[in-house]
Amino acid sequence: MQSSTPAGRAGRPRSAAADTAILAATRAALVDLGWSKLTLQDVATRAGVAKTTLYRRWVGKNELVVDAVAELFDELRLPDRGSLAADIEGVVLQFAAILARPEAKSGLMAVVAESTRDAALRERIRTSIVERQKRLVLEGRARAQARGELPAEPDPVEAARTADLIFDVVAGAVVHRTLVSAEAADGEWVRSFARVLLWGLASLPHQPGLPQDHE
Amino acid sequence: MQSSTPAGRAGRPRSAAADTAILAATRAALVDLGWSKLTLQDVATRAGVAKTTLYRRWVGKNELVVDAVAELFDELRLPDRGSLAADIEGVVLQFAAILARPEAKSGLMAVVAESTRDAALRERIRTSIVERQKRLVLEGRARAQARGELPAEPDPVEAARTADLIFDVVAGAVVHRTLVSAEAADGEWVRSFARVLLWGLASLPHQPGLPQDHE
Amino acid sequence: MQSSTPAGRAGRPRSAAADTAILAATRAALVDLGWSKLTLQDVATRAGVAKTTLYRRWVGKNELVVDAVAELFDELRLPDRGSLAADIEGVVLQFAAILARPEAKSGLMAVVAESTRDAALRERIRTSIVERQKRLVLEGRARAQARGELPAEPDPVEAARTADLIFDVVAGAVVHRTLVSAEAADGEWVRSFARVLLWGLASLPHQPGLPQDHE
Amino acid sequence: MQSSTPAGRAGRPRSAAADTAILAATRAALVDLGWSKLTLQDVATRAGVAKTTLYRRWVGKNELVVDAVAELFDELRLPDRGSLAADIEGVVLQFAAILARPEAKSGLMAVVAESTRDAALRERIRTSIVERQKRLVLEGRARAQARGELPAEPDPVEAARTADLIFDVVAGAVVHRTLVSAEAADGEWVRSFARVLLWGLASLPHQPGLPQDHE
DNA sequence: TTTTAACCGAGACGGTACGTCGTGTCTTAGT
DNA sequence: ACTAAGACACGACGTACCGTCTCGGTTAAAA
Repeated sequence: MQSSTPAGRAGRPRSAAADTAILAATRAALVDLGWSKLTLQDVATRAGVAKTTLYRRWVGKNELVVDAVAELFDELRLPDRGSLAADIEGVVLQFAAILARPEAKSGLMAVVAESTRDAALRERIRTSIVERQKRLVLEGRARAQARGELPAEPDPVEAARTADLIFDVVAGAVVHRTLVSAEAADGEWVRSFARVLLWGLASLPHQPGLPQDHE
Repeated sequence: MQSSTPAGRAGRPRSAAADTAILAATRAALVDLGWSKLTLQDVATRAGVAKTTLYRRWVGKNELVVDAVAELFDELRLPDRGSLAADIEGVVLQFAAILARPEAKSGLMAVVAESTRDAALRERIRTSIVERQKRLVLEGRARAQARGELPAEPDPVEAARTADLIFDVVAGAVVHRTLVSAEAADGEWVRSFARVLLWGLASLPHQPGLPQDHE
Repeated sequence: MQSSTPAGRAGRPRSAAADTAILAATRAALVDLGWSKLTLQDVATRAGVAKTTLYRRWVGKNELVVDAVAELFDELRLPDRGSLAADIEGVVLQFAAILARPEAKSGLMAVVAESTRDAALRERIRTSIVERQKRLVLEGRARAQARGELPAEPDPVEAARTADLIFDVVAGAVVHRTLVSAEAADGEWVRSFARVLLWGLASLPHQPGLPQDHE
Repeated sequence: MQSSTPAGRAGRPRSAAADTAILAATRAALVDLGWSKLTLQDVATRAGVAKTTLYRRWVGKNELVVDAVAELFDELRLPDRGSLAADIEGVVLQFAAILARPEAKSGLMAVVAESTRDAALRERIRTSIVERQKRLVLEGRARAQARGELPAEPDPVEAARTADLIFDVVAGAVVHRTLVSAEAADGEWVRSFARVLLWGLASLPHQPGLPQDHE
């Protein structure tokens, strides 16, 4: 999380249970109140902890919420569904399911907004949330290349750039659909999105009622 | 905006100049302070206006910032650059340029985050910002269809759904690149993005050093 | 009151009815809200008049309330009850009855408090309220001297000083009883007070159950 | 004052020095600004304290000023000057000296005016200010009875009633002279007042130029 | 065992912004 | 020239939250 019994080890150690309780309380408060009405005193009370304990472990509301929201993305997995298209649809649906939860909705964009003026927060978001998600893109591409669905990348620099692009397209689309357009990224939407991602715009209008074998 | 001399015309009319000054002051404050440090008193002072005048015209900080940021998107145009690919690159670059400005960065995601718990704010964002942008997608598609680059849409419902999808992909990618990944959506990125959008993932690694004639 | 069609007489004349309505509305507002909650907008609304009209005729809340309260003391009279003792009791009872009304209670001490830092207001209170009351003291003394109950005053300076003293003792006792001690200045209290005033402290404990022929 | 570490003693204790500083700052603000211009923020700043600290200890401006003014009356004493007349003159002069101070002038009548619509405030004034003063009346009478200047009171109910009356006459006269008539209660006035109080109106005009041996 | 040092709860503290309200001025249109 | 209506600049209100601090009291590793 953030500490780890720094150097001197005398004295009473920090309660490990408190961390868990605090992060859970933060998510609960996000659900009930949303980002802007959430207060650290309220989180502390919900967690059965003093406000001081919160400040001893996190520098502020932003950092706390990043950690609380980051845990939501721990459950993201990339099970092998047999094809690149199916893998994409699977992971996008998972991502959409997480973003549909109010604690993610409320918290995620708020800390991103804050991070535009706070480099440390930006870095924390990158390591706690973004990188964790980006690994799935790399993993999915490797799997597709192993299957022969995608050609190998000769240039590693270009490969990284491409992975970043794909990540922004995938994550951005789901986030925008869910938060800005404020509509559900359901199965139908995900299938259409995966088609565009794989084959481009031209592929779109051709098979509106195409029979689907998954979901 | 929000008012317009409701019905009765008695009393001193609202100053039209104040609206302009307030929205400009809001953007200036966003640049200097960012969303979370922005105070309505500061905005009022910058605009040479009393705080009460702000509250008479906007219900709160969120609504004010939506209007202030929405004006930034007024300059979005879709000049005809001859091909769908060039049109996409052009408009995406414009969108990226706006999002690169600190007043947009600070304000946009913050109000989106707030809107997850406020239906009225969500609606305001939709009409003031989202719909304004979405029109460009419809316009670009119509132009591409006229050129023969895209087939006609037989089903209007499906056509709307598709436009929504494209909009979320385009806007989402730029927003995510700019705000979450926190990197510039520059010419190179935009070209790569447009290629994926048009022809899909498979098109990506084939022409890494393809000569480019625009930007 | 304060104006009177100054010199130029062109244009629409001021409504005389408005003055009456405003002062009555002020007293009503004093009863309902008290001094500190009273607002000029509320008074204007009660009087069916615009706030501007109020400011055109009075400089502020203090002056308005002085005038509104002053009218309450117009009803003070000094009917000849045959003896100095009876006259005193009669006028004190009248004064107590006025001070018992909530519009006087709320307003009077408030403007006095304000007047400690505002010479113009002090002067307005003196002419509108204090002098009006003090005349009764002079009148009562003259009558008592005519009856032979009090000796004539040889020195006019000393006579004025004495009248002021008596006035402060009488008015002060009733005001303090009513507002500070917050108890009613009823018949029994007034009789005891009159006895002290006429014959001094020593007269007090002797006839507690003395038969009374008036009130 | 008002608190006293209620029951549980957890948490940081309230600063005792703050109370003193706040009351002194309140009196200073009364001197500089008067009641109506006095703001709690200004008092807080003068006391080097946050506005919240004020609200934690007093419910409002009225209560704060009552406590600040009440302390002024702590210095009232009743030194034995040998005769009832001298005792009265002495204590009245002290009372007048306090009322002559601008912090008392500004604050006292204002809170009395407010108290006409606030029973809790009335009670606070009674216990903090009125009762403290009334004790001097009882003490002075007991001393005069011991000297044989006044007869003993057989009926305790009547004795209390009489003390109240004397108190209202004395305090009321000084208050009215100082605040309403807005003139100084100086030595000459006090001597005349004491004569009336002791021997009644009839005693007044007889010795206009009587030689005085005190003041 | 006894230190002993860091932990913990509670809650007061100095600050700052909030959104509301009242004041006194002004700018309209209407009488 | 007056009026009613209401917008305006200003500034105080009382509340809420922030992040810090100061207490009394606990807890576990080090001495």
